[in-house]
Amino acid sequence: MGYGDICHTGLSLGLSSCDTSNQQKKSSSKSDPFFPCLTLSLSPEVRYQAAATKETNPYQRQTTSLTELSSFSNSSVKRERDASTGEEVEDEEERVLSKEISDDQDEEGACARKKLRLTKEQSATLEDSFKEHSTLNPKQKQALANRLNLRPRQVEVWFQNRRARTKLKQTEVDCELLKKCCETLTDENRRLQKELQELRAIKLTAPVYMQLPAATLTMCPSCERIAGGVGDNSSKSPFSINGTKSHFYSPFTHPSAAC
DNA sequence: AGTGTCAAGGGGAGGG
DNA sequence: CCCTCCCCTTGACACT
Repeated sequence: MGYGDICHTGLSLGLSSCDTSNQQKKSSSKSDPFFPCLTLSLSPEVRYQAAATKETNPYQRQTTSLTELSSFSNSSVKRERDASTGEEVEDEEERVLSKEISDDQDEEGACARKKLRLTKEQSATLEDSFKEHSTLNPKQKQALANRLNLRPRQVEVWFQNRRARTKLKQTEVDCELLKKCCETLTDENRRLQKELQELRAIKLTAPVYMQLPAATLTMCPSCERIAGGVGDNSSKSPFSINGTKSHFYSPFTHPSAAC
């Protein structure tokens, strides 16, 4: 695998002035709005590919079965209660009850905020729906809410949170790719530094070559693009080191070390 | 007690 | 102006 293969991840890394609306509104007390910040994102085509190849997406792997699904959203609740009682039906009823209590409180404007846990079936249905489309139009939302005995607002919130989780996962994946790319570049840099040292050593131990005109140093044996002064045959180059690919050429005519 | 997860609150941005 | 989205945050709960 070549350097280009590893590093062609489609990631784009850039500087911005943190002028996005949300960053500005929320971070005004935390950071200077003019302070530059790094933005990390996939290029559009890579995002499309990621969407098209769902098997490679950690989120999608997470949602390939009901079992995995439950572990995604409310497995901890189920695990605990299954272990203690083994009564899943009771568990479901209890959770539905808690939902209804929550609904009642909402309607009455009660201030106590009870934790609502969606049932396994509700989560599964929502996940299925999310797989089909990550956003809902009002009709779909209402239908889903009716089907799951939830309020449309709850369905909406679930989708919002779900999108946020997906985005977080994607960011983690992007981060890993960037780390790998960075490691590759570091290795490449190390290799080139080593090669440079070797060439400098050769230069010192073979002073006769230093007498050659500078033009003789502009040939790149690996790509054989250019020949100057002495000859075009790279195999005869005095700078070839045991057949290794040396890039002994002017950086001004060949700025890229990888040719 | 500390931590992670998740439903929900709140507020700004943008589109119709 | 309303609706929806995104982002950040909060609070409840489960787990270690």
